[in-house]
Amino acid sequence: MDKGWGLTLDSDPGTKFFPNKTNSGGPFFRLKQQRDMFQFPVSLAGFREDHQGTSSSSSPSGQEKRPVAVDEVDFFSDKKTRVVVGGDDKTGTVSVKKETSHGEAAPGSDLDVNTGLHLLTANAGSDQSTVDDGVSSDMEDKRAKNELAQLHVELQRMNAENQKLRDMLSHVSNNYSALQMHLVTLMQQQRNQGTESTQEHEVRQGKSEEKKHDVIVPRQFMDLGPSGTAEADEMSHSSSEERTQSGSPPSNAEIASKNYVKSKNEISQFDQETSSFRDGKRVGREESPESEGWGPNKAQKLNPAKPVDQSTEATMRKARVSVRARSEAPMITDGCQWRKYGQKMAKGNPCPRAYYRCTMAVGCPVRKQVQRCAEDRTILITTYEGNHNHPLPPAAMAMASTTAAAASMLLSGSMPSADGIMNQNLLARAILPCSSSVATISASAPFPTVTLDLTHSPNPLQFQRPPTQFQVPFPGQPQNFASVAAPQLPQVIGQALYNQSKFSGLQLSQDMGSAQLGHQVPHPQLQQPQQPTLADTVSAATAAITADPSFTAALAAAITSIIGGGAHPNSSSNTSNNNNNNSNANTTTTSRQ
DNA sequence: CGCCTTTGACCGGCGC
DNA sequence: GCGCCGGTCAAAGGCG
Repeated sequence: MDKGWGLTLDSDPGTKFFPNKTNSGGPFFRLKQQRDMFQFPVSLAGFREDHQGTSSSSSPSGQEKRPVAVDEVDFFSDKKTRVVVGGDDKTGTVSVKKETSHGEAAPGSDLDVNTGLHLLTANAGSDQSTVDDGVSSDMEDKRAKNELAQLHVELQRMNAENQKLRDMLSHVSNNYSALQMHLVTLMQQQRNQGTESTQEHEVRQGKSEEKKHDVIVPRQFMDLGPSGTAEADEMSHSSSEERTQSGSPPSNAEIASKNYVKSKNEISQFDQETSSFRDGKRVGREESPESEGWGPNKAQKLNPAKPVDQSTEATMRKARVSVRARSEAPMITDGCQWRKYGQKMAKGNPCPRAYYRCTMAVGCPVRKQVQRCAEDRTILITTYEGNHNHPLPPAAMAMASTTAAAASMLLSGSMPSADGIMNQNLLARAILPCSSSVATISASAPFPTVTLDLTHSPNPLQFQRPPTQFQVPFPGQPQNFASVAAPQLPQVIGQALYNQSKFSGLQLSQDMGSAQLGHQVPHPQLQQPQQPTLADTVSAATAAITADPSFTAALAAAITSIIGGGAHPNSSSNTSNNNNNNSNANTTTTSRQ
């Protein structure tokens, strides 16, 4: 489909994808944005149905034709113009028309986008042939050819229009980035005003130190934790590397993004300096990774110098991100190297639970549990815990950033302040009213857990968990943590889910529109760094998918990457503070801390 | 030989 | 205090 986002879905389950190689034989998700494009193969185990409306009929998976879901996609944050996408199952044509904010069709804005499925000819021909029954096959052929020619013309016109939309989107995204940067500056100023003078001094000190770190420490992966700064920074770095290969020049958005990342770093450093919290997250800046994390747990307990860090680290460690994905493989490949260190029979599940730890670096605290769902054993539940303390390959970046972001989101609500409660509420409020039951925040488990459910379509009626578990703020989290991270992560997830919705060609909740119109606020601290450029998106998503034959897991990774791809259709006005609810996932929140 | 998986033992938290 | 349970450790064995 070539909506404004230029997302083309082809499917061919089981196709392998290798980086820097062209796999012409395999089906890819083809994401076109502006002038960039990346593609990756997927297996449509859990999403097949979702893509039917927009994916190619040439899919070998034998998808049945069905009416294309009519989506309403708000591409533009200013709400003055929106693009309504409709579908025709027979023609394979997606009609796109721009509307004004009053719902009136913009003059001369109607257009049709040919999906390239060329379904019209076959279907119409067959239908008519059954009716006419050999009256004039030549006539039918001519008619079909004429229609085909017309479709080609339409296709060209639509491509041109699509390009225009992309350009507009690019422009809007750039403006959005600039606004985000401005907002960050304002927020930082506001925050500085609210802190004590000593803290301000520390802030300045931290800024200079941060700059030093930027020079001294070249890589810091997975420090998304409360800030996501380092990751963004890293993504920026990696994107540069990728770009070097691709040879594409940095876009304006990318430059803005980098600038933003810089300011983001400053804010992050602010947090670090205003409290000693998060040392556990700054592993990349520590000389000895072994002193951090889990294995290092014991060593950490023996370290009396970081009482706050211990509790924080413990909390961080307990935060979990669970990914539910359909996969026949015993374990989804997420780009990291894992070593199995245990297996237990968990209560209530006949399937054993396997315990893995990351072996990409000595002392890496990241662990994951893999277990099949008791109800549906085709569903693989992978629960991640902890943050990597080492550089990650591109293949692992996406998934790692996903889990880190989700974990941070969880922890962002882990403080007793009013902000924390508000953030929890906002988080849930942002997600619950939306349609896709993809993300669940639950602490009914021993640890607060974010569940990314990639096993079913975002059906508005589907709720993974009853809302009765909703909302209990987690205690014991530093204020500044939430003040920065809390606004970010819900949006990250929300963005991810929102993009996933587009990704799957699924309907978008109308609540999204309301969120865009009023409640949603950009949270540049995280979002901005995550929109490094499309090249970054491409590299991360491609890498993740490269390493992940399971589509669902790859999708999760890609979603995260796409979040920052500079395309924020629902990123809109900077009208308020700390109201971040542009998510479209179902969220329930409980706590047992 | 190194790395990995397997698997029983062990530990700590929690509820009764 | 005891048992249950989740999680981890570490010895043993397998594999390349």
